Amino acid sequence: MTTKTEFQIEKAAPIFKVLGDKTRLTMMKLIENQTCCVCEFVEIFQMSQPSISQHLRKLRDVGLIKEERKGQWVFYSLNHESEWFVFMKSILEQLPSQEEKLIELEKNGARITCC
Amino acid sequence: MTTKTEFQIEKAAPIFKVLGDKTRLTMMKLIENQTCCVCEFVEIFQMSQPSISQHLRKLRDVGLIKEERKGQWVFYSLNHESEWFVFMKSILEQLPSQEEKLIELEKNGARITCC
DNA sequence: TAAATATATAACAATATACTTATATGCGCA
DNA sequence: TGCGCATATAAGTATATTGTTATATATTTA
Repeated sequence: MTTKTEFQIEKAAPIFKVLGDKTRLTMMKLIENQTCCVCEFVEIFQMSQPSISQHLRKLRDVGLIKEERKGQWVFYSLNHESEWFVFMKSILEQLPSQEEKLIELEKNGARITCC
Repeated sequence: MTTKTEFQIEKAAPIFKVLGDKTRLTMMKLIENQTCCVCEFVEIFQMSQPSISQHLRKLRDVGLIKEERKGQWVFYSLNHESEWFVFMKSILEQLPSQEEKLIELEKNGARITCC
């Protein structure tokens, strides 16, 4: 008998659905090994702040990420408690690093505002 | 140096998108180890034939499945040539078998019409 | 060749998604 | 308390998605 995890299709489909967006998938990769705050995402994706918030909400609604408020800022990170965490990590491992986006931010000094 | 496969995010997101639908994800699981024809899907999902064809087209458009005509019927199966094949198999392994849907069909004699 | 069957495509309607702008909320600090 | 900044939510709009029905195409068989 294996200890293979088994997901219900009804539950798995919505997970794939939220991952099926370039912005959200990139967000997941960005927080693979660190936390990011909303203002960083806004800078990185050059997208309005509400749009970023809405993407983050979708990821949070299915439990893939969690938020942590630090003063004015809200930091997002992978939710290690999610039943999808191990599965998620195995997917993220197969995606190219997005570090350069954060490095670019630091160069522009945009990361210093909140971190 | 590992032989880890790496997917571009721009290419990966559309794959997740097509998998982010209960019907299509179930279709993928159904053809994990066998081929199915359109009329079988119509019976299984109790959905109109055009709707089934459109779902299959989306899976085919991203290269996840391939079709093979046998007489009047068109059979669909996993596309082993897809760069996503190994990845796809690892996902399907984690989903529960949908065999009972095919067994149900046979019981009803609905599978005999084309197979 | 014509009829019957299986599948694909077209056209359309209902709903969902992903942005936008405007506004509300939450926190830190003068 | 009131202002400024960060974030969330609301409302609206354009577009995408998913189903439907009608129709076209392809194949088999009489």
